[in-house]
Amino acid sequence: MNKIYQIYQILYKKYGPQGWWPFINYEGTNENKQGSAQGYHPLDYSFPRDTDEVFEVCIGSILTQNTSFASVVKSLHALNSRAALRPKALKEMDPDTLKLAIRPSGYYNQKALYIREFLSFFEALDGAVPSRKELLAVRGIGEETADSILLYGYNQPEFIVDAYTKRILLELGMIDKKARYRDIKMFIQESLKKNIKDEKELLRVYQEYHALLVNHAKLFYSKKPYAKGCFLKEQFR
DNA sequence: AACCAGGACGTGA
DNA sequence: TCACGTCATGGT
Repeated sequence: MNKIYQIYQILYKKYGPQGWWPFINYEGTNENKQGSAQGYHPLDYSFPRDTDEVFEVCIGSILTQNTSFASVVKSLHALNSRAALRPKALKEMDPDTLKLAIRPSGYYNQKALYIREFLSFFEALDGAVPSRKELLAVRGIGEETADSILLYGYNQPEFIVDAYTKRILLELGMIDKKARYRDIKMFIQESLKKNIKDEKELLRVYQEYHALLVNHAKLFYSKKPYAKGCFLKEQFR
């Protein structure tokens, strides 16, 4: 068993199933979940349950760029209260109203543009699963956002590498500080593939692992100096 | 009152 | 490719 998989086991045992992605209209979703051991919809992998929920993951993924998810939830509720958390309705919303609704998430001018660009792309898909390459061609969708959409919106086995992931692995001495997104992603994916042969299981691990890393990072890697009290670091260095 | 948050993009070396 | 500035609100 390699280190990457060991860390997963430890985090899962510690925090339990996280049940990402959070959906604002799902009763089990705890919006105030913050570094807790409580998941959003733990062990329920039936998500997203319809096209609107796929869309919600996409919009949420764009809005959460360099922004806390608590702020994103406000924006999603603002859209939802206007019945605009659906492609058709959102497309009919005028730009200024959209900006106002997503204002809590910051960068509202950019993100409003990104969302409008994504809308056209999403409608053209007509229910099909987008390729990673296609997603990356959409303005405002970079590697992390693309992987977020694919992993949680379309149940595709694409591991998400975010700032927390880099920070934790760097602190544990497992990656170089100059490591690129691709490098880290492949390192993690290849490590997990060596231990997990079942594709369905691999997908769930990708989904849970990223959620676990975020949860863990919120507890030990938010404020500098990082890793104070981190039990992973005590065990792996 | 700085500092950070579940990044992406444009620009000039 | 790479380093850096810009985008912005809200919580601690």
